[in-house]
Amino acid sequence: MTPKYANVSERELEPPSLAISTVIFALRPDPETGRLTLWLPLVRRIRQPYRELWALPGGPLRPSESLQDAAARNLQETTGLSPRYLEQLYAFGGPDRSPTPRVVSIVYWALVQPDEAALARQDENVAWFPADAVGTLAFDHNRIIDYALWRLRNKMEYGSIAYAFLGPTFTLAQVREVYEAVLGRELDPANFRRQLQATQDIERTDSFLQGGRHRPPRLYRYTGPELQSDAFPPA
Amino acid sequence: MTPKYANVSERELEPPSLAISTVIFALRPDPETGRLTLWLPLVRRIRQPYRELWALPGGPLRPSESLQDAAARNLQETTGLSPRYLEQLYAFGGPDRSPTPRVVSIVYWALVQPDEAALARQDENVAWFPADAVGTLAFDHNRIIDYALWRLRNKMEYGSIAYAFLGPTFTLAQVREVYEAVLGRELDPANFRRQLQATQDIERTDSFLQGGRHRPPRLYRYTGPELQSDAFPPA
DNA sequence: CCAAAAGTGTTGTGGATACACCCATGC
DNA sequence: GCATGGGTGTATCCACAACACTTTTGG
Repeated sequence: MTPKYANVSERELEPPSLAISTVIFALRPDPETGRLTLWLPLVRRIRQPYRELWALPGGPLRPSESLQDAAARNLQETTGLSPRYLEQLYAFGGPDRSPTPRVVSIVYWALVQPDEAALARQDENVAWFPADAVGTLAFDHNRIIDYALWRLRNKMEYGSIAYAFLGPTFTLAQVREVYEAVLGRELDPANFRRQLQATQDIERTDSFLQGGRHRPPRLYRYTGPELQSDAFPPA
Repeated sequence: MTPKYANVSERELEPPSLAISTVIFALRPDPETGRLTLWLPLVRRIRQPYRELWALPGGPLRPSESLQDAAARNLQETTGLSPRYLEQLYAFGGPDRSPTPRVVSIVYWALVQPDEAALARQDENVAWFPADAVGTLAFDHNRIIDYALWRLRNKMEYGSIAYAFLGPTFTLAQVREVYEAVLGRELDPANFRRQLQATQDIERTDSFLQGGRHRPPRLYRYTGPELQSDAFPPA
């Protein structure tokens, strides 16, 4: 299907092709330290260029599918999951991103909560990596992930995306763990609690989390604006 | 050159085409009130769809030209100006943005200082409009401009983009006027001055602006990081 | 009773706002 | 002198960090 080019001048006659890629973040405990860390799934390339290297999940845009829908489909196809949060990251289009035909990639980033089924999807060609140890990837994908991490941390300090990593109810300490894992530094529990309570984004429930070997913490529920972030920012 | 389609199903077989558009902002005094306001240049469409309507300047991406270069070229071709600031805004690609063949637009936004030559370029097919009164534009361009305005105001409250609207030297009051025009509200001169001086972005010169009918204000010079904002954010 | 985490109180500090006041120029 | 904007001083408020302290559970 894809034409092959004998040389550069032929290549330059073709219009650039368009692809959608997605950086998918999830939180999982580190198997060694047990601490919560950021992970992301990558797929192994099965054709040239960069064959055998790991890369971001992605593919072409289908007719009559929006950019966002294409990103959600990437996510579904590689992890089986639905995004809890999905937002456009950047369009990468330098003429030298890829050898042979030029590709412009519109990249999205997503937050998910993986379940066992999703993690089990690991196989020869799909695997989860700690976000700070992905090795050398195909194309400019290392750079893209760095940028996505930067955006994630940035949004974290403002918005309410943290809840996209959590279930329907959670303790304040769990929210704090999410922040600590993403930002990579510890936060004062007392002050953090007050900051959260100052926002109108959460609501206390009457339940408590049992089973710890200490005082059971109260559970909260997210009640702020929709996280799904469809369409685009002006919110 | 562009193929014509007899019906929708034919259209859907074609891959989406790619275009670059640019929202160009400049500050000019309002001809009525004399107050500084935001303006932007638009071009009249000379072919279908939306023929005769005003639209953002744009066009296809050329081979071996980066996305950013294409945006700078748009700007140059429609205004004759070079950007003082240029940044990617968003990629718009809904399947219904345009009747007939689908177009994915990667949109940039720019800040410039227009000179007489640039403003003179007004003709049948290029004209400057106040940013809050552009009328009904082609495609989804009204929405795009709203988003660009939102981003501009956002960046304004942080970064040092304000200087992109100003010449090599300026008074603190001029900087304040820029902020007031963009944000649409008045700022306390005393506090604003201190905020600016607290940053390391400006440096006092030994010159004063003469000719006012009051005490001559001191001139300052921008010395902060490069504004041009090449490549992309991680800064 | 003790350990450990949940949760509350208190204090100090830096930045931002509001606003009173003085300075230097043109007329 | 007086009007006008340039420029300085200062009191107040508020968000936030630091950290001591109390509470409630499991063992």
